[in-house]
Amino acid sequence: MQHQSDTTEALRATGHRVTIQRVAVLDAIREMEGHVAVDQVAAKVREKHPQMDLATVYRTAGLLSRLHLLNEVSIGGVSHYEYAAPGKRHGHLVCEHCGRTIHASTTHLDELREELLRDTGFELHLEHLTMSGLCRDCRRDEEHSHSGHTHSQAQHHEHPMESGHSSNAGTGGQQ
Amino acid sequence: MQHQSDTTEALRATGHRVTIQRVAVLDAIREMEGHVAVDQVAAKVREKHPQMDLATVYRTAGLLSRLHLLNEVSIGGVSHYEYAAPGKRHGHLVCEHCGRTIHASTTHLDELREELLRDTGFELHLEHLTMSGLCRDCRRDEEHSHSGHTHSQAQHHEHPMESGHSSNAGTGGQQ
DNA sequence: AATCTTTCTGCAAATCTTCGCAAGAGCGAT
DNA sequence: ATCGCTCTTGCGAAGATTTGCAGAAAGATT
Repeated sequence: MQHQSDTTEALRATGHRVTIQRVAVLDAIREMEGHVAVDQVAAKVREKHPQMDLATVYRTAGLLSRLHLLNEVSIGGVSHYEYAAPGKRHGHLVCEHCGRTIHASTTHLDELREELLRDTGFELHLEHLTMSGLCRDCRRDEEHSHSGHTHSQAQHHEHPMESGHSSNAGTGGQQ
Repeated sequence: MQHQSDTTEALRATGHRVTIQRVAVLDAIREMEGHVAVDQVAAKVREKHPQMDLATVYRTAGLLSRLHLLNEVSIGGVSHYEYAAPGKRHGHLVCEHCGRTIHASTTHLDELREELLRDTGFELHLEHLTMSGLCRDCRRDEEHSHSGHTHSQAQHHEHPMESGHSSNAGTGGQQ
């Protein structure tokens, strides 16, 4: 494995310094599967570097994301990161109902990207793209509960968002 | 104008109560142009209802957005809302560089939406879709400045994000 | 109009994320 | 190995947004 050297290289090439924090954050995220929330990353990193500050993890993950070493995914308004395995680009579809995240091949997206570029001059950044909607399962559920009748109550249409296999642990807060 | 009755109706139809706060928030946003940040909405609303709480504006805008009376746009991580004029659907393209927001016709997006639905079962919610990237102007700039190297530091990419005509005022906080 | 039930709002506290600043750490030159 | 110039980090504090709770208000009923 040459991860380390990749990281080092990518940092140097962009004029950034190679620090233990940066290497550690990337390592931690690579070791964890899927999309992980920032505080999970911090916890993991602190196993080896107990004094690492949360703000540093935020800054570092943001930087690594800009360097395309990580992908950023916003799930329910909370930032998550995943290792940006080279050659495995994909868009993220987050279900508003259950919070599960689905990967979309970029085939669809590349097309969109080109159309936008041609028609509006806007260069879409696919790496940061997270789209929300309803996954297949939740769509079915919605249809059922929608079968007629004056909705009695308000907000209710939200299960406590989980069910996924995505990553989320017991951090507690979501909208 | 029948806005009021529309609002009232939409709320009632979904089992929500019609409150001055809700009507006021929608009115305020309709009176302001483009996408406005939550605290701007609050300020506007308070002209007539001084005791209105910021949390209420957040909750209300969120609700109205779920009812499709408003569109939510996240600009630089900060929530903005715009009046969802019926029949004028569009996607949002936010420039990472200058913060300007461009409207994308849904033609491109509808296509994507159908493909995703067909291939993955995921129903994309276009109303909430905000995509980031580089606008035409900033793309040009980037190309120029790329002649050099040694990016100074992490965060502060370049301009402090503004230049738009979008809405942003002097609220003070951006990411 | 008075009453009752349930939803909303205002307030304060909690979360998530960013920012300013002084101390600490890279890395190139000595 | 040391020095110096910047970039980074840690820490505290500020921003942005959400949440829990108790009192206030909406809508149904009488």
